[in-house]
Amino acid sequence: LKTPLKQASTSQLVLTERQPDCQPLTTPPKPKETPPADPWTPTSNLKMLISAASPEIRSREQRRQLSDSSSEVLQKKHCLQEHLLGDEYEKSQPSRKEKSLGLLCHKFLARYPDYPSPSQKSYICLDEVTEELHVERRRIYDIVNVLESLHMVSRLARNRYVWHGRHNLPQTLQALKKVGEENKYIQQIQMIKRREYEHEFDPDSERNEEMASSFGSSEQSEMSFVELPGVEFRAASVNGRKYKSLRVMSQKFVMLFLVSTPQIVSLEVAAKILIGEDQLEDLDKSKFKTKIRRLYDIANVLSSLKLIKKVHVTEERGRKPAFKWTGPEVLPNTQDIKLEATSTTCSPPISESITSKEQCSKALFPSKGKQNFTRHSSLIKLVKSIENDRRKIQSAPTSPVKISASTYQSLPVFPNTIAQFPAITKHQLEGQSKTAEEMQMKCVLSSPETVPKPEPSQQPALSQPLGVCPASHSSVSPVILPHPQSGVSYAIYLHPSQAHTVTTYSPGFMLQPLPCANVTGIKSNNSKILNIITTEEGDTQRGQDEPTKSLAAEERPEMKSETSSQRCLKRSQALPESNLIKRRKSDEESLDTSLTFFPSGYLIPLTHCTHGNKAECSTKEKAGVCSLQHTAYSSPITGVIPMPASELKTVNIPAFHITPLNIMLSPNSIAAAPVLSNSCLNSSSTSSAPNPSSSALNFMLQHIGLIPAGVQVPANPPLQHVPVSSQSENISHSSGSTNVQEGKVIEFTFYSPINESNFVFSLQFLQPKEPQEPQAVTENFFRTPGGPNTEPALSANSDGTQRTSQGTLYIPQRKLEVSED
DNA sequence: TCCTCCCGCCAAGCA
DNA sequence: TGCTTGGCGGGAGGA
Repeated sequence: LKTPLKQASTSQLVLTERQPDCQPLTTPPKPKETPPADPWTPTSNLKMLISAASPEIRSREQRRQLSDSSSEVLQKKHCLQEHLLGDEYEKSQPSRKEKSLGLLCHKFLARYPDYPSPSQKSYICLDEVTEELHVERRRIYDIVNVLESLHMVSRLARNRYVWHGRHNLPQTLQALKKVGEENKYIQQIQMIKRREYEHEFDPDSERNEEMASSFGSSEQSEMSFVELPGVEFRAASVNGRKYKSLRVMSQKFVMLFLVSTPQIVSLEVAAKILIGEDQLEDLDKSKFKTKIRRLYDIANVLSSLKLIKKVHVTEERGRKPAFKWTGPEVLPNTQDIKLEATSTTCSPPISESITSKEQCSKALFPSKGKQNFTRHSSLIKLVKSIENDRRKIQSAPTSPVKISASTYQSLPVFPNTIAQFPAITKHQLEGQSKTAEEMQMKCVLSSPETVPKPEPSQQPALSQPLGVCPASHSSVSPVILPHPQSGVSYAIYLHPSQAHTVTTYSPGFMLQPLPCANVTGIKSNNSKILNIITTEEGDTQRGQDEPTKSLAAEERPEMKSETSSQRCLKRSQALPESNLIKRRKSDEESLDTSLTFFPSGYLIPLTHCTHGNKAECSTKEKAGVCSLQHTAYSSPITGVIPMPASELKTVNIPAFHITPLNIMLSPNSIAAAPVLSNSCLNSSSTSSAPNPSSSALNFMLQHIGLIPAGVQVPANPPLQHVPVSSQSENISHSSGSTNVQEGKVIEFTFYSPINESNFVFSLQFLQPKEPQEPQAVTENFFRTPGGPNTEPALSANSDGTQRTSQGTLYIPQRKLEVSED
């Protein structure tokens, strides 16, 4: 039954149509003594927004409201109810969507600037807001509480808040991430998933104690609100309720996103974690439901803030609501760890801190991980090896080779590839039979800027997005501008059917490096668990947010910055899904034809191994992945890697661009992970390499700008130390394998004049069939001596990642579908 | 049928 | 004591 309040709110249109006998009805008056009415229609919503934005209109409205007597209004209401039939009256009510918290939050946010000037503090008076937005006070509290959790507002006094906007957001997110890591939410998530799974097969499983102990560490966090220095927290209720508040829940919810990889959190898991450990055993259904309700409330606000986005994750047990983090990537604070990179900082606010190797490896190989995970002996060796390497690298002098300024000057601007994108993706999706050269031609044709301009007079457009920039005079002279904001490079593993990658220029929108190799993987002694939630979508779908309906919200700078990439990705997503599915089917028929599922990408941080054992790495490597040596402190990968999926499975590209160019990977395509990149290769470094398709290689190299268009790097016969400039940069390669199909690495060494150090760029070709048998993989790497029901001796890392004996994280395919709403 | 989440009761706590 | 704040869960709209 509707409340009187709801009955009072009626569409103006309906009023005029249905009440010929009543007084002329214009805008229904809203006297002060009556409760505020809900918005009626989208038109009135818009009107309200305008009203909120314009004090003049607002005051006019208020004057008009005051002039109307309350008796008149009551009469009209009565009249309305008399004249409207029940159904019609129902229809006249605003739909739930029009009253949603998300929409309300949009309106609320539209009132205040994202980045208010520090000199002009915006104050929020709840009374004003409730009146102007025609909403119950209660709803505003919901919004304000979530905003408070992000320190976007803070309570000043009764009824009064201060608007901080997004100024504090970077620090807040960073703090939340840190706390989230400390609370070991990753482990909790893994545990919950595992528990779910085990319950499915063994309801009497005795994992409960383990579970409880796992949650024990988060007990304290249950009672804390993460505060920022300088942002005073004055909750109305200082104790008790404060800790149950939506604020804390909201923070924890955000933490879950920030610590997990991919950054998708299902409501169910979030609710369980938020309920806390002590409730898990007798998980009250009503409590669970309540939590879910609150999460929806929080999620609505976070969605309005464009921090998360709703998705659905399809598992074996059905479709589950989940949310994906679409906010800024948060890098761990690195105050404690200094990078020796000579990089300069050029980063968006959120990325000011640089990912540290230590943190990266700490996350990869936590020294005090949960007891629930047992490290396999091979991993222990690996950890030691890595640590040794790190020591060596940190003490090793670097000897960068200088590059002439002219090389700089001839750096062409990385093309805006938006125009190329449809052609590329379409091509890749539809015509796998077509060659890479053809695709390249398309790119070149559609984007003339891709052709390097050799004029020495051309100035480096450093302020512009620069990709990997070929030098002018040399046939192959890739010079990579450093992007020093992070210390990681990426391994991007393309699934055979997922090579429809795209790129776009989108300032400010970046695929940020993950702070550590957080690959969501699920340790299991049963391969079936591999089908449990995971998502490879991750960052690749960022920017797909549906355009906000709020005009005011559209004006937010961050959203502007996303638009091009959004468009880009939308186009990619607009491609017939059936194509994907068809290909997937052919790829994975052997797995399970009853389900449509997308494989996870392969998120493989490449650990550094020494020169000496690199070949060893190659030969030893079993999963078609080899750990590599890297020198770079790199940035998010950028550029396009539109290779034929059948040929290239893995690309490991340390990227050093200042450019905000993104690698925009279509859904399901890849995952990215940072590389522990410490070593400093000399320019003669080589690595085993297969004999890949030169077309694919050249296309890729050209497309990402490593070599100028038209220049071909010979790949058959095997690449030979291709000089990359007149200086000592080169692309080095050695053929070490006779088996082209085996996953091997082509490694290129570049000198970055800005970083004054060498970088390695490597391509890795994976065995096509290898990752397609999750069961086999699981058995292979995680078989336990004690049989299927025992704890695997080789376990996941704390973050759920799994490792092969070669230090390569390997994430088996999982059945998965992540769909956007 | 289940997901989503609006709605408002009512208690805690503050002024 | 009245008001503010916000936890909470019923139940309805929507998919």
